[in-house]
Amino acid sequence: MTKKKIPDIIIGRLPLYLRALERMATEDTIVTSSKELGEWVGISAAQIRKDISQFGEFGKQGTGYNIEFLSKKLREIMNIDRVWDVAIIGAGDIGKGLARYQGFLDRGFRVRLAFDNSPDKIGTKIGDVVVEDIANMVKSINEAKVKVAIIAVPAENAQSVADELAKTGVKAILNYATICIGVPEGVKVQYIDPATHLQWMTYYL
Amino acid sequence: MTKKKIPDIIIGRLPLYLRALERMATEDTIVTSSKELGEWVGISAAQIRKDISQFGEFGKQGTGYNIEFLSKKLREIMNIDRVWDVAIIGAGDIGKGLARYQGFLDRGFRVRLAFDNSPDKIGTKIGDVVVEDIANMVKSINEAKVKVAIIAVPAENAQSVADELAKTGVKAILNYATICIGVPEGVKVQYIDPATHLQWMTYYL
DNA sequence: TAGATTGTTAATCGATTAACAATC
DNA sequence: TAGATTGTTAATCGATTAACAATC
Repeated sequence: MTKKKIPDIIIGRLPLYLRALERMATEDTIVTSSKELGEWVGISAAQIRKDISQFGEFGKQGTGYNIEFLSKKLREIMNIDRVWDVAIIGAGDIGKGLARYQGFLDRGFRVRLAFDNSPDKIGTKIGDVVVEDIANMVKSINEAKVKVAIIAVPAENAQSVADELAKTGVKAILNYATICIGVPEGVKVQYIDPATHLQWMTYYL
Repeated sequence: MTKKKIPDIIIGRLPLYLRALERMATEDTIVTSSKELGEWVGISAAQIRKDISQFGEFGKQGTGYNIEFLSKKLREIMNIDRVWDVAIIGAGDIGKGLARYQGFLDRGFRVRLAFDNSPDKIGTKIGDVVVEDIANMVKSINEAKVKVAIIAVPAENAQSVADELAKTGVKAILNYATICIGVPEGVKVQYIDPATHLQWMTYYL
């Protein structure tokens, strides 16, 4: 009864499919095909069919995929048919920007907690949350049962924050610090670093 | 005399290697090995040696890699042994945050231009630049010979901004809009979307 | 029915790993 | 010299593509 292990690389493409489908839905389109979806996300039709078919038979021969139905299925698969509370660690420019970011709400995430170590910031309000002392982080995160965290502290402090997070129920970390962090088995980490992304492209200039 | 075609996936790892090396350098380390570097970035030693050897023989058997020397070579390979001017399109929360971001300066990038279509924002100063009317974008970018742009406008407007950028010398675009954009052959695009990154992980929760 | 498009298989392609001679 | 680590080759592994029967 164990779920077949799906490659990470496929999981990583599902959010792109969903994002495109949600956009299609705003344009009064009812069905789409692997070909059309492929053009939207820049991936071959064959690969899209193969990816989707890992999880079930969600299409109809001759017709394609019902956008509403496939979106629903993808949300279920990705566990975003609910809202996840998020904790943001670090209330500098990046942390503040994320706390106010409007793009989370309708994509399954809500910023619930924010922490910083600076007395200047503790107690201030950013977005809908009040910045707490980072000394309370483990306690607050555990109480709120938060499972998703965003690290937005300087690189020097990222590993120690990650170590603290390991004492909580956080199992998914989005890391904006420009350093690779070590986490316990079973905790997922994703990295965002604009300078790294830019450097990836300057090679071709 | 044509440069051997290096796979994209290898190019994408070079910035990570450089980032780790720069951090090692701050710790008074002189040399490192593929094994140690691999532990820093979470990649196997064999792969690191293979990646680096695509570009030359930068290590010494029995000793490893000189950190200063390898960093210099990587910067040359990635074309960041100089500073690239960057234009930011969209001066909302994300654009503003990026314009003020301190992490670009010492990694090869400087924000030189910013644009928005809102009269409220045009003329205001963010970071070191004054926000210009987006109507002047093509002209200003061409005059400043900027080759790198960051799109930070709503998804609805991202494609039209990309189309305008196609009329300039911009060849590298970092896209924060939550939509896949079409660009002419020869233009590179990278995507950053925090919600997509988070969704990638909730599958495993 | 005729046309279209899925789900799936087999073939291809590319990336990673393991192993080791070369050599510092 | 003995120990260590590179650069590289061959073997393995995994991902993508092409093709097509099934079927709406």
